[in-house]
Amino acid sequence: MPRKPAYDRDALIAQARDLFWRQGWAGTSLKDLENALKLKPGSFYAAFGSKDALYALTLERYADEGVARLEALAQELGPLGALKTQPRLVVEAANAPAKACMLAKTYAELSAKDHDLAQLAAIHLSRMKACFADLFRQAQAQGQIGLDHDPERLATRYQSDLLGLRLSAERGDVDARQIAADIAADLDRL
Amino acid sequence: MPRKPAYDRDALIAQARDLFWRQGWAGTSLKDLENALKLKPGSFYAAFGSKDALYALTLERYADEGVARLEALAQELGPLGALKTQPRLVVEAANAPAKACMLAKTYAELSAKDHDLAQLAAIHLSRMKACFADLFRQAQAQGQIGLDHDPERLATRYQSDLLGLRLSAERGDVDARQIAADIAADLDRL
DNA sequence: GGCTTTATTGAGCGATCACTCAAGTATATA
DNA sequence: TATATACTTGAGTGATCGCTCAATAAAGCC
Repeated sequence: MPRKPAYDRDALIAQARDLFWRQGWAGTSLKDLENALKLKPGSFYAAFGSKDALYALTLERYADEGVARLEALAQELGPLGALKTQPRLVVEAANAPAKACMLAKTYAELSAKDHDLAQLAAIHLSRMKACFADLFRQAQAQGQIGLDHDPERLATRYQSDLLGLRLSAERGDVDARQIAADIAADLDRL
Repeated sequence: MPRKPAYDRDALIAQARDLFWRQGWAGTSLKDLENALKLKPGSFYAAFGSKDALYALTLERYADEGVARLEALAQELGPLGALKTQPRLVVEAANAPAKACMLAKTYAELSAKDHDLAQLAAIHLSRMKACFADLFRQAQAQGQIGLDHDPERLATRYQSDLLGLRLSAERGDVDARQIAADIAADLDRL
């Protein structure tokens, strides 16, 4: 009896993610979303409930894809290889909406007001950090990294470096590829 | 003949900087500013012209004080000592409105829309980077760092590390002091 | 085709945004 | 004390914010 929606929900979430990623939470109005997603207000709210609910979906999508990409990279290059390659890939990603990490941008924008979305971003950041720690642990188990290092600490530092790199990569007067190379080189000295 | 303002302009700029620093540009409304600065709209606009004009003043103030603090630290501890101490000081600053760098937050929030304030923040970030490069050059001249390093590249990486550190320091589940110690330790290996 | 169910539409809601301005008040000079 | 010159006040501006909802259109099942 029912009628199917005319839109591809997954594609809309991806489009919304790109908008939010580039422009931030406050910087993206419903008018922006309606124009980009080609949805009138009524359809928008029927589909997603609210701006914040859609934003949460895009955060989820962003984090999931990030983890999946890193794990695929580790399958191909091994744990240390993935960690060493990731910084360069992030900087060279040409068709990404932005260089900076969407989770970090969200947290930076909204944490001061204790917004729910800031907490959600923090959760996903922790997930990513745990993912890094796993890779460092695997690298240790495979003898690629000395056992005298704490994987959690390495992961914390690595994530911090990556956040700085990705923020720097947004700037025009910074050679982010140099930074990426230096971060990768640091991993060789472990 | 005239009448003196009842407020201390410098103090108001510092208060506004703290608000903007914590809450960001879009996150700080004029009502917020009026409440914090105890100024009615009329007085506010007579004093500062616009929200953006005041924001620009606070960026200037933030950057100037940052440079001054670092140069004072270099006087006391020497160039390399200042660079090694700065990360710890930033993390331990207890009464700062936020850990993250105000320039970086501003740039991240507003660069996607080509806002004038994003460009201004970028200019000040470059000033800071040049300041770091100077200190690395001095450290080289004093023999504290090998001559085989490019001071500009060291400064770029150092600033990136610092931005990542300061962003990470906002999070509850990250031990930023560990990161700060690791960054300082890296400088010893140059 | 008739009926039910859902999607789409877009005018418009109250709230808040940055900001203005005319009226009132206080102060330094004459 | 009188006057000129600011500063202070706060109601109110149009624009935009996220969002609602009644009306209309379209699709699946009988």
